Amino acid sequence: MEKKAEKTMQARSGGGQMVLEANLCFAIYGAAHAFTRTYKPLLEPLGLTYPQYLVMLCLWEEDMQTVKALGERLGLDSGTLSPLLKRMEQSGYVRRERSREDERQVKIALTDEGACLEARSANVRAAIGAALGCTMDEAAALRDEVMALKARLMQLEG
Amino acid sequence: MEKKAEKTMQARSGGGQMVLEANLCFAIYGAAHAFTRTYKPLLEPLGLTYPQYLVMLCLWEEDMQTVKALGERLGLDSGTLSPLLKRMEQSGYVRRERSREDERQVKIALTDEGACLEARSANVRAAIGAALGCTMDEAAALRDEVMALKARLMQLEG
DNA sequence: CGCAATTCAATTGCGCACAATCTAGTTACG
DNA sequence: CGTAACTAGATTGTGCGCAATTGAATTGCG
Repeated sequence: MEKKAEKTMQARSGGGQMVLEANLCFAIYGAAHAFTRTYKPLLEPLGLTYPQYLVMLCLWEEDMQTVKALGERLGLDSGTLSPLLKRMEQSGYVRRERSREDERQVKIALTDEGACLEARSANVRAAIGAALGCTMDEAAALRDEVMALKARLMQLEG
Repeated sequence: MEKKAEKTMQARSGGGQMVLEANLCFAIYGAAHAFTRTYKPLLEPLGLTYPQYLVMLCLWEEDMQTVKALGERLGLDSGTLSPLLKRMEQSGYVRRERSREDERQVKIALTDEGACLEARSANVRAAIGAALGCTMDEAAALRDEVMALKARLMQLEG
């Protein structure tokens, strides 16, 4: 039952635990949470959560998208988006209207208030840029590496 | 009302949308989800979710840790860990026993079944290693970059 | 045309993640 | 000693994230 005396010593050599921190996944998992914690106080005055802000970025870029289009862009399914969009409708930032050509799809449209929010969100991008603590080129390089990793992971799913 | 004709064209130049994909945060957010989706089918036969697997990694490295110690290591608070550990107790992988020296703390201990799981999880690490699609050195380098980014983000929180 | 297969969105159920609050136990200070 | 400050963990409430199911609309095929 004294199975871990030497194992723990080895694991801790170098000033910290190894097993967990050795994992790239744990690093990304932690960085993702750190990002949302950084965004939270910036988005709170706008009445948005981070996933809701992602939806707004999509809509500011191109208004009137279907739920499916948003889901494909963001990597989210209707189980996530339906209630999220309903909350955004409650907040008054989007409208949800069933498409005339195809009654199955629901188009998400910005309200005037939602469109105005784009200007008010300028400081968010600035603050995040500053929080990154690196140049835009460095951030872009890291982003490309992470995106390539994600592509490799998704390649062997469905 | 035709406010986005040229904007959309510009945004799409280069073969894809820009606003969203330009963000490092969105890349990490997506990669984190891709990781958990990769882990899911590997951990399902073991009866673990990814956060539960992280707890097991902690405990395999050092048994009998307090909830607080696990939380600091994993970056999770008691609001997340309490119900998670209760589910792991239901699964039969850990026991929760109040400390004798300090009745406030609860020590989490592996059951025999939980300890045995370590051997059965060998294929998980192998499969993830293969799914990464890069060498261990490359993965370690990316991990260090992501950890450094996380450290910079956390630096200007509390 | 008529029925099966497909597609889109919504719903249900479960498991994180976290803020806020609560309880119990411990420590510190007068 | 006794009370105030602090700490550990649990609980409550909100919001994702996703699998599975449902229901309505559309498409495709005989």
